[in-house]
Amino acid sequence: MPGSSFELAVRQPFSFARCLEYMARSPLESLYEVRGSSVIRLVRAAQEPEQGYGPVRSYLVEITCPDDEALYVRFLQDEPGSGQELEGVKRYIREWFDLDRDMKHWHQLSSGDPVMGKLAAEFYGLRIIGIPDLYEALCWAIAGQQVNLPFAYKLKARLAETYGESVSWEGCDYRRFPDPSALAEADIAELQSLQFTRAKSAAIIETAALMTRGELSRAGLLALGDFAAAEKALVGIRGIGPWTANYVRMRCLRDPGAFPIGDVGLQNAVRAQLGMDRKPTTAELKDLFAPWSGWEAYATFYLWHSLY
DNA sequence: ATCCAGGACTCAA
DNA sequence: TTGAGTCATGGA
Repeated sequence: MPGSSFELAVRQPFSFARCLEYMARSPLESLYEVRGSSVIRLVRAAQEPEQGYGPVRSYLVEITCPDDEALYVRFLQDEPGSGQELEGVKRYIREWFDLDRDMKHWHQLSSGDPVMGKLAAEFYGLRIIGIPDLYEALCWAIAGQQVNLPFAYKLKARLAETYGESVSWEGCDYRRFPDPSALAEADIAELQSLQFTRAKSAAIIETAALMTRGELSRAGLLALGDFAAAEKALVGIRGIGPWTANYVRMRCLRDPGAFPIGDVGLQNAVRAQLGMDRKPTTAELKDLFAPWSGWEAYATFYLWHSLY
């Protein structure tokens, strides 16, 4: 029965408009659709399918937030048949928008800062838009290694179209990123034909196999105790380097101190913000970020957003 | 053709 | 641990 809905309270400050502004940055996004002041997405009713609780359904939801006080979530087609599934959807959306983050310290740090103050004010209420699904986060990061963003979006869309489930609603298709089980036994040539390099293809298949075997999971990484340990585990996988690992820490594991320092987008944003005639060096980035210790991920995200 | 893009790997010091 | 050189691919 479509039309059922629920609300999710948000911590202040929160700006849904700022979040949508970030999410709408590319017309090539394939996993959700921003329509004016709402977003529509096919959401899996549980994380970690590799943990072995059988097939889990997905539900098409529309999210609005008229007053920035709470997210208003409506099921557009089916609705969850159990409280457990409903909780899965809720958990996903809380992670997606980082709803449980206490932003107080960030705003204390950034408000009077010579570099970040301006961005923090301009993007007031923007949260790091997360990628709650570990496999999606890994594949998105791997796809984005050393290629321009539009091409990365195309690669992701090809994975979703080729291997992911989809539903149709009001003439539009909505896709969900494939589960690792869909790619665990794929052939490298198969992905190369989608224009992934050999190395990226191998990494995507290898991580899928690890996850399908239960040897890699979001819960497992978080259970390692600290994010450095999670990063070490990720970097141990061929094709995953420090940038990808920190990207996943930032957008999937929800570590506010993650710092993808080698990121060229970050470097270009810093260059523009500081009016430099070249990209900053690693040492310069470390110095610049020193005042934002513990919130490097948020500083990075706000700098990314400044590029658009 | 040449350079850039939200890097990773290898190998040397 | 850090730095240069190499690889890889599409787009401008």
